[in-house]
Amino acid sequence: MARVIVHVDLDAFYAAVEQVRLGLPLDQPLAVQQWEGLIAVNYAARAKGVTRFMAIAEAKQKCPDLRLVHVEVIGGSSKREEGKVSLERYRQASANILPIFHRFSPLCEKASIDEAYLDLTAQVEALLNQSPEPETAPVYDNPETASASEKSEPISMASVQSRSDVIVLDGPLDPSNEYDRRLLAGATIVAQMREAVFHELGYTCSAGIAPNKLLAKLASAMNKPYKQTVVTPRAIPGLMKDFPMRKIRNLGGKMGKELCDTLGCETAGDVQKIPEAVLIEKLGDKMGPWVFRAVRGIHDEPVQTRQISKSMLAAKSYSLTNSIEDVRHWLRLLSMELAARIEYDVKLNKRRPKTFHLYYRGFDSRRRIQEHSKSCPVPPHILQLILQIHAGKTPKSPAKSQGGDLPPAPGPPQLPSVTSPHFPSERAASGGEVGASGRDPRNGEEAPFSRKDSGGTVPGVAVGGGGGDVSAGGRMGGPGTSLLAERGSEPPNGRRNADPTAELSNGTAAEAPLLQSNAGPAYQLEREESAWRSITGHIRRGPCRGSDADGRSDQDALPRPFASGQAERESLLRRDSSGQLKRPFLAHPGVDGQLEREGLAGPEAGAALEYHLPESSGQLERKLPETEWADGGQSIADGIGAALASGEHAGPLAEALYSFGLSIFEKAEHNMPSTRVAVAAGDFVDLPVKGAHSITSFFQAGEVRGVAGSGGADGDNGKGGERINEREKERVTRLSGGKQKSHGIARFFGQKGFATGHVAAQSGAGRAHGPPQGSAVETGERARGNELLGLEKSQPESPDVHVGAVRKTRAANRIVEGLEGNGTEKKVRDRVASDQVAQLMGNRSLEPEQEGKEVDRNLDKAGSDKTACGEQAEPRTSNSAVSADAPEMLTGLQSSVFGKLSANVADRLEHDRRKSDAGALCPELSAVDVRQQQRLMADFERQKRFAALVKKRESEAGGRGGASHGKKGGQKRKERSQEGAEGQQRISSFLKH
DNA sequence: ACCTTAAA
DNA sequence: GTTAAGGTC
Ligand SMILES: Nc1ncnc2c1ncn2[C@H]1C[C@H](O)[C@@H](COP(=O)(O)OP(=O)(O)OP(=O)(O)O)O1
Ligand SMILES: [Mn+2]
Repeated sequence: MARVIVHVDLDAFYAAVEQVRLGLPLDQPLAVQQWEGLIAVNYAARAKGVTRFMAIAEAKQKCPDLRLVHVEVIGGSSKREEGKVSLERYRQASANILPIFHRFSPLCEKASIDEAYLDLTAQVEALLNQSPEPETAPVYDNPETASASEKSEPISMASVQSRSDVIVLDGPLDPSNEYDRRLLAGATIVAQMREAVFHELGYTCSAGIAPNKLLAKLASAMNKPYKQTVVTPRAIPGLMKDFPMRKIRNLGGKMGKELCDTLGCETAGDVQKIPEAVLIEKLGDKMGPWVFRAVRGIHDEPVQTRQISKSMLAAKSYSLTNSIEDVRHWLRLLSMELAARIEYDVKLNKRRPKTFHLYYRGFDSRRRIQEHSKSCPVPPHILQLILQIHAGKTPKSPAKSQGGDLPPAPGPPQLPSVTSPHFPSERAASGGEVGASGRDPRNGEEAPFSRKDSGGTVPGVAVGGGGGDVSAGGRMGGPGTSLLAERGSEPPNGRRNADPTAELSNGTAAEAPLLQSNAGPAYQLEREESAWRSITGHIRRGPCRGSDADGRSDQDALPRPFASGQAERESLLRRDSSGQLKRPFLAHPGVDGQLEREGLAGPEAGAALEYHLPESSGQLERKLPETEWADGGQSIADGIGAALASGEHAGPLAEALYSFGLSIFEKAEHNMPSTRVAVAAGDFVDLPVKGAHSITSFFQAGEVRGVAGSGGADGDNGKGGERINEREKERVTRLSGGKQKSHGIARFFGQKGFATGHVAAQSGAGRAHGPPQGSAVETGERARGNELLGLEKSQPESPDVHVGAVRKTRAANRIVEGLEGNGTEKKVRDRVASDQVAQLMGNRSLEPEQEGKEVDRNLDKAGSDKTACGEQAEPRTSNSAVSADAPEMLTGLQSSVFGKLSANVADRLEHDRRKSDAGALCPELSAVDVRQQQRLMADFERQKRFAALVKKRESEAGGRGGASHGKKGGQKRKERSQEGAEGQQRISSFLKH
């Protein structure tokens, strides 16, 4: 059954958000600025020639009345050196749009901050099956909010085609044709939906309506702004023929370049001329078939149901520094932001992250840019904080809600002191100076997260010696928030500030029994604990008191979060009288284990908790506060100052995050120069809610597998279920803004079999659809290449070695990557950095990397501009043993020809194709003619020979720079001109087949 | 757990 | 500045 798929993309999204927020007319040229660059330009400004990434000056010159709006900056200053950008405003705006889409189809996948895919197949079907066939599509007004001005008039199916904002490729649609009728119905629904978005929120959007995601996406970009484009099956061949291959999703990067370079294809039509067998041979048995089909407009990827993100990250890049104070400053700000976002998410989505990540960009021992990430399970003391927040024990933000009995709505994250450089008034409103209260002065007279009046130390957080360790216990405080103190049954905390080393040994000793325990309700929990201990154990290794190896004394010691984490662990490991392990941080040992088991985060779990869990009923039955905000009533900037003023939102969560990040960074990097840090949270799982089931399974991840007729109870992975559960209803209620009777989703949920399928497991599962990515094959082959060439074997980095010491293969990769980057700007920057870094790193001369033959390749190669791009095929080793013949096993995507055959994948792709049965209604999408393939193959052979001849001539004529290198030249590859050589290499190896 | 690619 | 997802060890 051919589907009706829609891709919706907001027009000039950030610009539109600002336009609405500031109440500016649509014809006012406006651009959104992030530091020195423009990241969104509205259509009025585009008409004047202003483009994204254009320099401010140039934009102003082209369009003098251009209104520039800078994105929010948090951190108490609008200066780049002190503040960081926050995209929260656009996240919130995006979150306001999704519910509208959702009204039109619950099969709604958020694809980016301003894009979504919808599967309208079922809606269309339902519409067309009514008798008599209705003349209009459902309006799906928001039943609660739709005021007269917001109400949309029903659009009749008969009239859509004549609208100026509806474009039908190879139209008009023919109502006597089955699939055309579907498209017509789909187009009508979409027209209605776009109007709803505009009426309710003031944003315009464009859409593509097509049989699959690939084509829908392609179509949505064809006519903008505020237009929609319908792809009829008959238009597909013509559409793809001249369509730039690299604009197909997933082919915009290295893969596409490789395809382009290797096979000389510019358009999808070019690629169509290549037989599938050749594509498979060249690209592997995953990518080959995928590309083969994609260039024909064939694409089976299902629309997923994800509407909320699966991870959150806060990042800051800054100019080179090796001052730990600088890093602390950023880490602190980032932690505050992330904590605020997590807290918001806990309240709104009732889920929690299981993993924290720290990212940073530094340099390796050879001064090459080097990015690192470290992650760890969310530590128990943070889990505890989250559970407390979830249980409503943390004081809420200043109560604005007059909602009577209802608890206050979760507001958007209160970020640390927001300013907007271009709107001083806002800045004042945000209470910029308040930001200073929590500010980490670089001169160190005040510790991060500290307060002068801080009376005590929050157990479990930031304990250490000396001046840097004053933690924010007092200020976290607010009545009832001192987490552990609040719990009367809490073990005595006499040991909490004990000597870290002693704790370490204690902890280690006590660990053994726990590690031996096995299955049981608490098994998962123990695994988490155990993982956490191993992390902290490793963190704790090394100097931590007195004067350490770096000569740092206790005086300037940084907070030692993990030391206190150790204290926590110590208490965790206590046993009760019966010798059972005691876990004070969870009321019920089984609860968390149940949470972890998919689908079981239900009533049982909730009931088992000793603290009061939020009831699911009615909790969220209210409009999102952001809707007001979008009306201009409440902006994130308003009320921001409260965060730092009250200390509330810089709270324990932020502090714990900060401590985590800092300690890892510190341990890993000492005073290594860096240019970027980021903190992130991921692996979200449900928090227990009475009477509710998983939210993550429905809205965070996964495709809905059994869309039609899957009413059966095939809960093989335990997620979701065959019935809509309480949490789901709640979510739907919230998304739809309150009542939802016969409208929208509720109606379809009422239909048997629809949208009730279970959700596929995501974690650890292979990518079920879409193309594989090249990296792994590449990496694997490189490893193999190393082995074959007798190079040093790749070693996993031991966790606490200096992170600069990386595996040779990785390090070698970076060389190329650093140069490939985003273009010349980055290259130059790298090179500059390299000089400065040399200074910061002591200016010692570089050790020869291997056999004394290396030079600093950042410098070495920066000159050879163009060649740097697409350097995938260049072997990443300086080892002279690498001959010109060997490299295939080291060469990027091309190396995937060595990849193992995977019958599995082939089978699955075939299965998908059959299952989709696209040909039934769209012959254009049916399987490919075998005869034609044979003809193509023959043609291709001829072309190959011809191309070989041409190339031979060319190389004999002397390709520039590479003239002397023959295939067996035995020359050192790194010394050749890559461009000429690369081309040769690729083509010749290609032609061998 | 860490690294890579791709996208808006 | 973010997010998703794949792969290897
Ligand atoms: N490279 C980038 N850096 C930072 N933000 C970006 C970047 N690309 C896009 N964005 C943000 C700003 C955009 O408003 C938003 C949506 O992107 P996108 O849909 O590509 O453009 P757009 O919505 O501004 O215009 P269009 O009307 O062409 O869709 O994402
Ligand atoms: Mn857009």
